[in-house]
Amino acid sequence: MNDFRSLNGQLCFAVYETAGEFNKLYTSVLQPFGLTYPQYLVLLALWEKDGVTMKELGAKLDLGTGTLTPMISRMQENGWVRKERSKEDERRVFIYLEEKAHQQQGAITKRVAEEIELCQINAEEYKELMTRLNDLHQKLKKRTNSAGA
Amino acid sequence: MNDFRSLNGQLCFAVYETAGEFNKLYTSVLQPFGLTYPQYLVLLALWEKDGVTMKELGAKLDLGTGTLTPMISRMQENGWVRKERSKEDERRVFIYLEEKAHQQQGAITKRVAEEIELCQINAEEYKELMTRLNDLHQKLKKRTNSAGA
DNA sequence: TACGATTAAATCGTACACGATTTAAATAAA
DNA sequence: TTTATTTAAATCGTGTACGATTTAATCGTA
Repeated sequence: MNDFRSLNGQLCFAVYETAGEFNKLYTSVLQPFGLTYPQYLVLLALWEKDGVTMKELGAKLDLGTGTLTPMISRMQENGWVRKERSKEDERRVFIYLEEKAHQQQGAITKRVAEEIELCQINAEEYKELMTRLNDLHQKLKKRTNSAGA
Repeated sequence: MNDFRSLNGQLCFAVYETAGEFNKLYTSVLQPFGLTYPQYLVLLALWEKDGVTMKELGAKLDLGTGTLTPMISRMQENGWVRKERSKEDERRVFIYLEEKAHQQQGAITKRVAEEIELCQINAEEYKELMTRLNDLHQKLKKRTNSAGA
């Protein structure tokens, strides 16, 4: 029991620190492109599916408008994306990638991959960790949702 | 190779999201105590070893003074900790737990444990995930350090 | 048609988080 | 001893992140 409580502290700390470490690593790689880590995650999402609403994007990244709205505005100012209010439903705003985002996709992806490869994580390790992370993520999310109801 | 790059995106995303999920879960539990998640991590560190300098605390939590100074100030205002400038070396500031932090340790720890137990994570899963997270954390950190030199 | 409820974004206030700079104290060197 | 260097915190500017509120548009129903 006490053992279990001690583990709690260690796990939340491990996740917290690893997230911070990822943040620093990606920040150093992305800085030359004039991108932050969360902004890069937005690009990842849009490269996969372009032209989505704020709501969809927020759902994908698990971010509210309080975070997303100012972030997308900055990305628009920097020429990465474009906002377009829907004609059919003027409440909705679609986000589209700008040319710059398409042109630099290769270079950005390449630099990130190079940097990650320096860490010498093999694919097996990768997949195993991700499976367990997603598993934990699901359990945490399920609890959060049912508690909020 | 492309497989590998795709994994990169997925892993950094999984870590990002899991950290966010932890944040939300802990926030909901800690709110009634008037604590934030990072503030709780500070208490965890101080419950383990009280009376440390800002520098030591920053090293333990991997946080700079730009984050720590205002955070500790808030915790002082809320009666969790006390700052004391060292007599021997006036550059250093020691942080001590206040009575409130000692008194509420049990209640806080109990509530957190209760909430985590709802997630139904067994001890094996826990340890396995943590081992892998720490492993990744080390690799990321090593790279960051050597690159910074 | 009108009007209350719902929905999508934007806005606001608070709290991290980081790198860069500044301030002040201690230490080392000249 | 005076000065240069180093060190510990604090401060500053920018950018997330979140919950709560606000604004504006759409929808449902009488």
